[in-house]
Amino acid sequence: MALEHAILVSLLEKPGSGYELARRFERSIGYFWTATHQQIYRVLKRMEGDGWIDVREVPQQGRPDKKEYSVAGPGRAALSGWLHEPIEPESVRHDLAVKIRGAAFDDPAALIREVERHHRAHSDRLAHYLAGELRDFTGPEAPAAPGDAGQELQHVVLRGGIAYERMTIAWLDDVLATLHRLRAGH
Amino acid sequence: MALEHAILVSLLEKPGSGYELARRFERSIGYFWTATHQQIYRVLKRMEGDGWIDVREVPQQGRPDKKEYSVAGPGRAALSGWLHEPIEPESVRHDLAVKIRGAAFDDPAALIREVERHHRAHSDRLAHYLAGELRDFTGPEAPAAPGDAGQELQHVVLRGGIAYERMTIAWLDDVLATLHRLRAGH
DNA sequence: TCCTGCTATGCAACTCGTTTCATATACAAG
DNA sequence: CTTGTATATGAAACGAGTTGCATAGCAGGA
Repeated sequence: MALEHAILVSLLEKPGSGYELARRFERSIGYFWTATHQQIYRVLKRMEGDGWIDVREVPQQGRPDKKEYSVAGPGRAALSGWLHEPIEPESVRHDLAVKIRGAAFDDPAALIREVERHHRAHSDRLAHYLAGELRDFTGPEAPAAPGDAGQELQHVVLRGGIAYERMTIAWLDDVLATLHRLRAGH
Repeated sequence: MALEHAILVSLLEKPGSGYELARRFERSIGYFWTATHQQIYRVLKRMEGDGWIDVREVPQQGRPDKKEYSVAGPGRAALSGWLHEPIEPESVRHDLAVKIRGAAFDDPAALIREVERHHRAHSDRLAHYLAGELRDFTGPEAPAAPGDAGQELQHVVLRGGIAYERMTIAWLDDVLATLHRLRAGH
């Protein structure tokens, strides 16, 4: 399980409540690791029980109070331990690839709309990444200190996301061309 | 759940036993959808109970007998139904990306070996894909009929795998350069 | 003969993750 | 003053996936 580690990283970058973490997992970190608020609250409970994180009740005005979590010593140690362990290169799950191979036994042309939908979704995500890169790293407002390890590492992860989306979009173009070719040659 | 659909596709491409499916999920299909033999046997049982697939006891010599499964009418209909349903663009889980961001709170240089390991794994997989492409699609032994939808679709999925590995390798080069730069600038 | 290894199938227990439902505060729009 | 939306937390049930264990046929080698 790496959700706890993803949460530790996020809390180290900035302490926050379960709710705030859930929002971060919809953006930023969430592009590389997904989680629902349910999972997050449950894991936060466990980590608190294990002494990995500290809680602080924060009264708020204009909205319900929250519990702000921050990483404690044992949590930092656990993260460090995990960082030094080797992990297996990820096992992928591409529904769409299964669908494409399955289309050989159905109507390939029926997939065109679906593939176009994915194409749009990935284009949107790419645009979102590029906007974030301009805002946080390469734009005029970006911090001018290039020596900050955290900045550099967040940027290289973001560049990975950008490369992934570009590759995927190019591949979906290839898929669409193939589907159209199959339809033309029926 | 798409495991049942991945199994249906694989059985349509070629009927086989649970054991054979498990092996296919270590190669071929497995590059786009992973599954252990446990899961496969369990799902096969359920699908058989639901009448999606037929079983045939196949006596073998020199090895234990096996049960060969093939897709039945209802299974084909279920697959077709799934193919026409829209699916959400996949949610990714990149342990390595989490590790890289986490390295900001530890020693970034300690990640170099890990990243190099992943680099090798992806290079191996790329070489494997390219060999498969040469064997099955672009080599002199490849079937000369380019009109076969199944062939075309398997090839475009494989091209996706190749593009993914190339992109990942290039990104890991970027990551390594970044880690070395951070170490140099201590 | 025993041990190793590959083929072949499966149960049981557990962990991880999703879905559904429930609760409460607060502000804004109608 | 009701409805909708955003913040904030959580229980309970279910489904998906992993890990460990068990069994058994058959082959080849020490």
